Amino acid sequence: KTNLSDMIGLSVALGAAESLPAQLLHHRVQLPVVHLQQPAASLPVTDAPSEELLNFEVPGRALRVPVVQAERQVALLVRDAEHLGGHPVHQLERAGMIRRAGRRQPLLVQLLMFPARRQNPRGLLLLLLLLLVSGAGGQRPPAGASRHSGGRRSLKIVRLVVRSLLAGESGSCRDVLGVRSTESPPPALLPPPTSDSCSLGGSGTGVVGLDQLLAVDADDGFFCFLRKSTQEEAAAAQQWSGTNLKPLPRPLKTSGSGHPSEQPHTASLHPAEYGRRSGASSPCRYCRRLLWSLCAGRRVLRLLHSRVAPSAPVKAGPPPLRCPWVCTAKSLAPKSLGRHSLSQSTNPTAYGGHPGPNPGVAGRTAGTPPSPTCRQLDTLGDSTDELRAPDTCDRLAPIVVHRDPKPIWRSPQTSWSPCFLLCRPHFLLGYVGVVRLCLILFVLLLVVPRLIVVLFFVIVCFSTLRSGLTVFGQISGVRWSVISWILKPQLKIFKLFIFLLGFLVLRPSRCGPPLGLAPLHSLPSASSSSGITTSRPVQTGFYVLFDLAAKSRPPKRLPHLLLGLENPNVPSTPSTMSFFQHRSQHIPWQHHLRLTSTGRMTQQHLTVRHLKVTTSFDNPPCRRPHEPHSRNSSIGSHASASFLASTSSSKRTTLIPPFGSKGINQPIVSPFLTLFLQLDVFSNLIGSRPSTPGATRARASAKSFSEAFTGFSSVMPTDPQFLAPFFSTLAGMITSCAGSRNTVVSALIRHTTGSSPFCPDAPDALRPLTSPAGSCTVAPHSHPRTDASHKSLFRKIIAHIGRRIRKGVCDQLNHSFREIFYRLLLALLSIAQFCAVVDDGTHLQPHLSTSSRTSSSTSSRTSSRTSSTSSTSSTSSSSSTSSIHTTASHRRQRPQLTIELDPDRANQGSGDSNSFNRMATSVTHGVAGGGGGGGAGGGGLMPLDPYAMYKTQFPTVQSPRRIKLGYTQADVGLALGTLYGNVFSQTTICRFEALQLSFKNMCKLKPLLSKWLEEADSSTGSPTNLDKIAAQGRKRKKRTSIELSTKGALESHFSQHQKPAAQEITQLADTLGLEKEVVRVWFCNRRQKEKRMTPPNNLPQGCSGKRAKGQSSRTRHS
DNA sequence: ATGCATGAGGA
DNA sequence: CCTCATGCATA
Repeated sequence: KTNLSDMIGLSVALGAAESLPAQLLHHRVQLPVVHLQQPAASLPVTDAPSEELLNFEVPGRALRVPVVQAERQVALLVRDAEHLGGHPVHQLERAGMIRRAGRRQPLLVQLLMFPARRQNPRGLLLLLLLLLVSGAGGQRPPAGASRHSGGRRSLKIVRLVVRSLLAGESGSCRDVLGVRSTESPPPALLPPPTSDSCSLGGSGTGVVGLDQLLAVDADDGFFCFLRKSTQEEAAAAQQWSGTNLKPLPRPLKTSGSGHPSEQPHTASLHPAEYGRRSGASSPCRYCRRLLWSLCAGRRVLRLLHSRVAPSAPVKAGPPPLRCPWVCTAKSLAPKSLGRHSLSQSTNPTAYGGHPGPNPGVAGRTAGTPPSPTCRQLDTLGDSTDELRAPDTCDRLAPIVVHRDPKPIWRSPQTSWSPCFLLCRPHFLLGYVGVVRLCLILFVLLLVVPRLIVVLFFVIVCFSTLRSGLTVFGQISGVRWSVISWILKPQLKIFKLFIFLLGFLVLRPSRCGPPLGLAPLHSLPSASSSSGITTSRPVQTGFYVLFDLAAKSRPPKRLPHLLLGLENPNVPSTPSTMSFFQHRSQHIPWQHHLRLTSTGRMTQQHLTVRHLKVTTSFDNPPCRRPHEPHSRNSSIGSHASASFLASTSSSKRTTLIPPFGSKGINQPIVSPFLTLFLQLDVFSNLIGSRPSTPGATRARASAKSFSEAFTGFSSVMPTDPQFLAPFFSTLAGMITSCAGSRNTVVSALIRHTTGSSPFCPDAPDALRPLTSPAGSCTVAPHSHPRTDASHKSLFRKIIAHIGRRIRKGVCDQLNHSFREIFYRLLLALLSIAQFCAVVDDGTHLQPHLSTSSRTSSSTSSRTSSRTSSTSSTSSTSSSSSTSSIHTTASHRRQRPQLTIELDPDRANQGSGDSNSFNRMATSVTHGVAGGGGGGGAGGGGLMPLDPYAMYKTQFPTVQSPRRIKLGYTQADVGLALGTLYGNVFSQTTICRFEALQLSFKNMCKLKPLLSKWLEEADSSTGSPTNLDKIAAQGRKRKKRTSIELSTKGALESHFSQHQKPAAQEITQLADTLGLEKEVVRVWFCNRRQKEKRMTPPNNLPQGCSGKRAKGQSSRTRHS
């Protein structure tokens, strides 16, 4: 199952060999199937290592290699690594074996890095393993291979070995490998122990190992690119394997005490044969450990040496290896060092395995002190042998120093994986290039935020073009040098052009109209300087800032509301711009969110402020009764200045620096605070806040109405003048909505924030505010509209608000000031707005009357809400004078608001008041498929057996198609936001695909997703939503991780009581040492999970069946 | 993909 | 205090 692209994703950390096995064993790589066999001949003999064959059964390929060979190769590798000394990588680099990524090196490095560390040969092994695995790609299995699949424990073995290797466990190789004679396959199945089975490339198609490996990505900046074996190489390999491995002489008679060192050597012996002769003894454990690397090792070596400089340390005569196995083999060619190297280097086709004419001097320099290398090996191994001659040892492996005439990476035969190149711009640009780009981007971002888009574009274009050409070159065989030669000038020009384009097109000063900022940008950029705004009638504003930072999904929830005075020049990020583009539309609050989040920001990045132009301060200075400093007509500019510098949310402001204005000498004051001070309504709160933590807590615990109300009123203006209209409106809302307190409050908020008279076209509506409707009284219940039936509800609402406020005060450690303030402001706004509304008498009235008229059924309520919303928005938009440019988009959006009736949802939801409520809200929120036609619903109940439904209703088509389209789950979630106004997280999409949502939820998501699918199918362009704006805001509670034992306890408890009482929870929390809330939430989640995962079978069958059928058919129809 | 968390809405 | 929908952070 391994293929190259998988491999490519796998990065090998050089130093951290320990981290590898996890990846190897669990994730991406399927390890090569290795099993040891003993040839039939030696079956009875348990310890005949010479006959052991290593079977590499890389998927699609079988390879058998004598163990001895492997050992030898590995030993060589290790030795060489040792020789390099120091950090292998640096050493190699110094030796010219690898190259660092440099800016001049478009394709970076091509050689491999050497993982062997001085003390850590494991790394080598692991890398080799990897290489071997990766070599499997795409090869057809030889015909005979399948037959030898006898030992399926292979994988297990590999794991075992790796594990034991890592554990440094002692023991012989056999133990490690778990080879037992009894476990070897029946003789009949064994390949003949002839030369064929020993050949490197089992099927003769080439050498297994690196030949398919393209690249290994190393974490520390070195990259190893290996290429496919060229034909000549393959041929050479073939030849080598044929000539050198073929005739393996039978083991000579040995004086045979069993230790290799004691064995006589014949000159004619091939090193590989050594093992046979020394059959009685077991090889050094160290050698054994590395046996898998045979092929790969060979290749690696070869590649290494092909790059090595003539003066490379290899030639310096490495110290002898102590391991008899290796050393003896060495000793076969003891003195021929110079000669060998010479001959080999001149003969590129010789792969170094062949000993050539062997001097035949056996085991020479006994008694020589072990070289460091040997010592090291010895520490690992169990060899008790005496040392070999040092110089012989290093010679032992005839290493082909084969210099490639040209860099490998330029070879036309090199095949780069396109995806590899495409996914890694730094491979194309080089690290330096990437860093430079980043720097530029950063700087530019600081200066001209808008340029981020351009920069991204540049990067993408650039790297894509380049990689595309590269790939093209690889495919077409054109050399990179040619391409780059062609490309060089153009690239520069191209780059320049792009940048110029970016500057020209998106130059800040020109930014206005296309981005929908026109009206605001007409303001002088220096508006922060005093006086200008006042002289200029228009858009300076009183903005209500909705800070969504702390909320992941503002729409449905109570938005964080901030009051600030915003400098129109400030908004320069795409998000804010997009907001402004729509700010004048009188669409529901949710809609704003949607627009803002369209494709620009991910859900968690909805943090950007949502600014709403509420009123202009121009001609008649705003004189809000509750604002004693009404003289402060310059409030707009004033506060805006401070807002710019506001650091209450710190980072964000840096992202959105005031454009044009230097913003240096502006006071660094929280805008909220500024406002706060200006509207000294809050002074009350400020004074009380720090001093009353205990009191607030106490108050919080009390839930009586009176307390709540005091809490409420403590932060509300006490002037009856304001309270009255507010309450009256509230009462109106209550009357019309007949919902619970939450509903009402939400509706209130929505109404306040969404389709409010605070729109540019409705400044008049606000003015009545100044003329107090003096006669109103404070008592909410005294209002005519508040009849007895609603009194309690009303009370609850007040309590609710009060509680929220108080909670804000209490949690002030977590919730910053602004949360409190926003709540206050919310209330204030409500007052103001509702004052206006009531006084105006025209705005809200229709809505109320309609609602009350039709308040009998939920469905009608829904529709009425919708219609009123749309009417509101349409009126406002038509009357709005300043938002001409937005009208078009407005119209475009509208349909999504009101249409998209989904029969499915209507049916399903009509029986469920809860879902209806949600539908109502969602309609208001502009969710597509909002089910506005709920009235049409036939009263179908929720299907009763979700799982019966799941399969039929939600075939898992989603994910494959999505994947085919190249979208990630997160992409989908985002796209949904773009298309339908509902952003979803990757989590949700994932759960949807896994059918892990509740049925209702599935029903809700399904139309959206399927619709998206269609859309995505038709349109090919992949969205590039690259805007990431750092989220910030209130901090989430740090996730508690519950220990396994604790979890077990909870689980057992859960099996008994799914719903433990509060006391039980407390108790449990105490015993387990957890917070009570944690336990509670755990149970909640557990129940939720239970519900998701276990289909409720206890429901009446007939019913469920019928329902299910009806539902499904309807759905299908839809 | 999933464990813990949040917040709206409900009882 | 619960359920439900949903998300962040992390496995």
